[in-house]
Amino acid sequence: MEPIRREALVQAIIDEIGASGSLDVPVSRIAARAGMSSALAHHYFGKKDQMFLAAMRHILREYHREVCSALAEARTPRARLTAIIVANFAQSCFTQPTVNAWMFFYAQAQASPEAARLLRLYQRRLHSNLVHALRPLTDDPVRVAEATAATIDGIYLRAAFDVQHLSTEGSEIVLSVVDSMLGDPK
Amino acid sequence: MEPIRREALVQAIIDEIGASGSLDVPVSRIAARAGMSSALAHHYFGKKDQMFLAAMRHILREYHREVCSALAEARTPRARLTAIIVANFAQSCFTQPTVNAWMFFYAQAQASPEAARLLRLYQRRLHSNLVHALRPLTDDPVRVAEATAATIDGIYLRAAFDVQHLSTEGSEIVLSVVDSMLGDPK
DNA sequence: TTTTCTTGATTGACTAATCAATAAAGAGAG
DNA sequence: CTCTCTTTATTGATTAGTCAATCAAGAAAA
Repeated sequence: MEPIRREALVQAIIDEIGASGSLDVPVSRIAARAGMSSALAHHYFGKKDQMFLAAMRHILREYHREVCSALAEARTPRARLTAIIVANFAQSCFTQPTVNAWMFFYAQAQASPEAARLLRLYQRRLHSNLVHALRPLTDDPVRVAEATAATIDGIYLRAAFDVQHLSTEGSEIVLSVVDSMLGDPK
Repeated sequence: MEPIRREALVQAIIDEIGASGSLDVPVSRIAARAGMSSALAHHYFGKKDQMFLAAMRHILREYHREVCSALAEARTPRARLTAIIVANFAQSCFTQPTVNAWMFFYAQAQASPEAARLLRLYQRRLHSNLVHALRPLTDDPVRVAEATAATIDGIYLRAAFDVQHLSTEGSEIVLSVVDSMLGDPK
């Protein structure tokens, strides 16, 4: 029973953040969306912030799966690079509730050490994936990786607000930036 | 008296966000930091969210001044470009409390139309400044401007968490990315 | 019968916002 | 200059509402 309840609650909190656009959602409303009482939610998660952290872990796990499966099929360094970037803009990472949760995650990571730890985990993974893919492609992979990671996050951030305003798909913009950095003018 | 109190409160809310790392700061604590009662804070600002919006307007105004004064001295398109980017990483835009406030601003902008309006204002200004500077430098200024803006926000975002981890100054990274896009390999 | 689930009800704490009341500061009128 | 009168500034106390977290007790399952 426990795993079912936990998963339902995790999904409910993500949906609720998406629906209300805020983190200040009463536990009772989250629990109601998941079809249970607030007491039961507390029973399984203890403090409320654990619920949000569980939701972020879920989002990060999904993201990680997306990257891994994309990388598994990539044979060349260039293909790996493309795979990482495209995965960052995959459908599953780009739903309204997920993007909302990310914004609150950034805010939360400033006060909650646990959230900060999770965020650094994401950042380190992205960085190391990029460096690995870039090593055969440039003589300063760290620098290019940093710039690429920043561009990914920045595009994600902007897409979070005016999704249609970007003239191009997010991944295409990032890819063309990276191409420029690799001296391969578009 | 009113303008003095307002300014003190705006500064206090920014400092308090920086100190506590959270937006859930009681009005009473903000007021105390500004040396007055919570009732007085409400007297001048009405609802609490107006206080935060005033603080963001203050931060945005400061940022705008920074950009304008940098642009005023720039004579060439290239100098304008550099000025915009460097201004985004100016000391005054980069204090711990200011960066914290930005993170909450992003989160807030998802639920508060007023905050969203402010955020779009910032984004539009940055975009138009960049396009103007880039027009003589490339044949697709809009695309390059979008990528540049995203990279600025992305670097800012990352610097918000591990300030020392970046191998280089934020503005230098952005500049080298832009140089690449303009076909001027570093 | 013991363990796992489940909840209604309660507690306890916190806080935004308001209000009534006090102090201070000007602003003319004599 | 001094005495009202009005406006502005200021706060302590109160209100009213919210909500996280707990608990005791009941239902289900093993």
